[in-house]
Amino acid sequence: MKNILVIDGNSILNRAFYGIRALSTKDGRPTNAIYGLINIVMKQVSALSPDYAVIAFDLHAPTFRKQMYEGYKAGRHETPEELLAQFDGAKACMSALGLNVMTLEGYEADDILGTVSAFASKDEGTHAYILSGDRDLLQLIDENVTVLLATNSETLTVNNGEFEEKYIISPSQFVDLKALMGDSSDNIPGVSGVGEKTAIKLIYEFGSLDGLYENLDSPSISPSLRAKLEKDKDNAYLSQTLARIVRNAPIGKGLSDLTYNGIDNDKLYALLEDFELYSFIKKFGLTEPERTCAAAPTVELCGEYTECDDLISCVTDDFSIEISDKIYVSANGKNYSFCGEISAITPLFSGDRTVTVFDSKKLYHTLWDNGADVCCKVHDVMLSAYVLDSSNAQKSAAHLAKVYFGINASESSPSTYLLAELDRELRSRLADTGALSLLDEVELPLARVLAKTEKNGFRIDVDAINAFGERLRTTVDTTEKEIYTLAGEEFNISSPKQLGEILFEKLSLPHGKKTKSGYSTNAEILESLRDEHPIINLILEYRQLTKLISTYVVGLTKAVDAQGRVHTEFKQALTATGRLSSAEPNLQNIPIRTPLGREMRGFFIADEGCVLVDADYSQIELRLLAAMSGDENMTDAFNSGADIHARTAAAVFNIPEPFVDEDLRKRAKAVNFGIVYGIGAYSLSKDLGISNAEAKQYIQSYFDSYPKIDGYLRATVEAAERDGYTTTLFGRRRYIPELKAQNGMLRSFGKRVAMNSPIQGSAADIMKIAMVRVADRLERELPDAKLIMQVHDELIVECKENDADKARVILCEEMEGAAKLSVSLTADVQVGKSWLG
DNA sequence: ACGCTCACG
DNA sequence: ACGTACGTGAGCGTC
Repeated sequence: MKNILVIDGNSILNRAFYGIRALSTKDGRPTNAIYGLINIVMKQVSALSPDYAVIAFDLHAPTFRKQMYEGYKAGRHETPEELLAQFDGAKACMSALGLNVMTLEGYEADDILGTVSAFASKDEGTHAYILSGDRDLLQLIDENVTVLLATNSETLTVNNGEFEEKYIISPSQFVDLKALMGDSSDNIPGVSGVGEKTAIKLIYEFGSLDGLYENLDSPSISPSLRAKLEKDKDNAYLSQTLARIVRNAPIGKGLSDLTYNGIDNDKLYALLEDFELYSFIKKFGLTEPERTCAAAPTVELCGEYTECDDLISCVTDDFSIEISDKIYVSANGKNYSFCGEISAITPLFSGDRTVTVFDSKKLYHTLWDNGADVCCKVHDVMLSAYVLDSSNAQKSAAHLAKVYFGINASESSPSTYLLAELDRELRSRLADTGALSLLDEVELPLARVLAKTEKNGFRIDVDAINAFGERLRTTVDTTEKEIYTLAGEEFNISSPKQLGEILFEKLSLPHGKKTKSGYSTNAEILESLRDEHPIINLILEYRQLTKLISTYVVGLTKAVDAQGRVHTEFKQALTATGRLSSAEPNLQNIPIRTPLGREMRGFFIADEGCVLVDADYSQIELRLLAAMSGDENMTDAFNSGADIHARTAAAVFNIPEPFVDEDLRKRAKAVNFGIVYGIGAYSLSKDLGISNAEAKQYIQSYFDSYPKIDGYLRATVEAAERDGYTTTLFGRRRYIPELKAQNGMLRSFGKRVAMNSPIQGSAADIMKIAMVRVADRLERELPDAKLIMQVHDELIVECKENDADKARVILCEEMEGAAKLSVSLTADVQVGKSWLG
């Protein structure tokens, strides 16, 4: 028996559209219906393994007569813009999934379904499965035709037996039933005064519409019913015609033309990438399409690709290279694809030439892993684009080509030949913005430093972490039991939903604001409930312990290599401000703020005979604020070595500094932070637990104490509103489109970002400068010492115990000397066997 | 995939 | 009237 799957495209797409929450691509194209359609269709394809597969669509979606979704109001419905926009994409995806997409002028999708399923009705060896959400399709059911009826929650399989069980009559009588009862949603009039119950009874008794009208004088029909039937006889027969699905539409195809073709990897990959439905790529096991020149016909610059055995003799001058599955080289105006081993081309990276790449850090790793080194000059298009505009983060070369050249370079074609062009263009723009030296003297050499830092890794004491983990687990177990006892039942404490129900419904604790999906149960809310119920403390403890176990104990031990070291990956072109980010594992968020969490740092250790030298900038962001605003008061405070938070407290609260207590200092510190983040009275008041008016007072007082800061912040925001971007001291740009938003909240966000970005970004620039200089000096003066970590304002070097003092000096000098400003920079250095000290 | 929560600077 | 501190990444639950 062969299977044929016949799908009602409009019906299923509709259900998907209303059943799946709004999804869209980054550029705002809706995709939820496409997503749902693929899910529903592929579920059936896997279940049935069809030999033939068809999906039919109405040609005129906006006006289609039949309404597929129960929620629609008949006659008033218009297909929403967001759904209309998904039809073409849906059809393309269906085709790429291997289904035959069919439409027919003058006919509805139903008629195509009827016609195609008729192939099965006439052929004993074939069974058709019709997938639709529309009950009208049930009339097509027979021994060889089953309807898979998609409802809101499940897909019902309806065949002959089940239909008769439910409706008493047979599927073929369904049309006659409709002829009598009509269907308002389809504008089928029927016989007025006859509903479902009466209609079923009549069709059951007389077998058909014809049979009924031939026996109108039957005693079982009451006089009043007889009158109604006589009056609307024409309507009944018209309704019968309207309700009957065509089974011989001129589709011009036979069964053999409708073979299920299976998934077209390349087509589907491209579509899913375009619609950003990445989960399917994994689900269907798709692979990135082969990179062939033929795939990039839209790019003029594309030359002939030649296999090249002796690349070295081809490449005489500057070149660009892309190393992925294959190796692509562009040089001397020609493009080559190279099939040999990487080791064969490592000699290319030497001499006077410049090699242009996308992601140079990857190049360093690749060559080092092959026992070679990069000895020539390197240009990196990824870094150039990022320095020019930090929103170019995580973008592909093809994407940049589109942005800067308007070229539609296929994502799946080699872009080597474009790298050199992009490099020229981006460097020229960077020269205009004054950020070329940030690229050449900081980011490019930093890529090498980061590659080395990643390779070095950080040694961890796995046994000690595991012992720590065991300790935590024991505590969690008892905590968990106590929570269950206090709650009076077992539940998933890690589920905010379940926890919220226990706390705020079962235990009736006062709840704060609600989130979209329920009660807010974050630490801040729970803290405020500490005294309300003993369960609260236990839950806070549970949260802390499970966080430590899953993220740090489990997460870190999973990432450790055979030498007992973990190697983070630094993302150099990711953050909006210019900072690095650390991932897999993230070593920039190892606990420190609580005593228990802080113990984790004790497991980050130095190698035998070595120590860790840890240096961190003191208040670098506030110092930058002082320097950039030119405020003399704050500058003097820093340059005279004052305790800035105490000094701020004295000024803001108008008290002599010696009388500032811890509480006032804490408040002043919060104000200092607030200023750096782009101050808002509301947030400050919330942070300090004071009134909005008081917070305003604090801020005013602050601006009075440091008179140039207000003006600086205002000027920064104004410039950003005018130019569309902010700039760091070294020329790094962050564009802030939010400043032009209609939405006031978004605009306020834009303003805070405009105030914060130059400060955070300049601090990031300075740290990067320091890293390059520290790495440089270590290489010359302490070749055994290793830079192993950066945490935004902190650097960690691992070196021989005897070298600790030299390392201390190098770190201190290079960090403090990384920028010459009106405000001095200071770095505090500590030496120890572990990150704890 | 997304929201919530929480770890860091 | 409304509701935000700036910048990140990971794990978990939920859909």
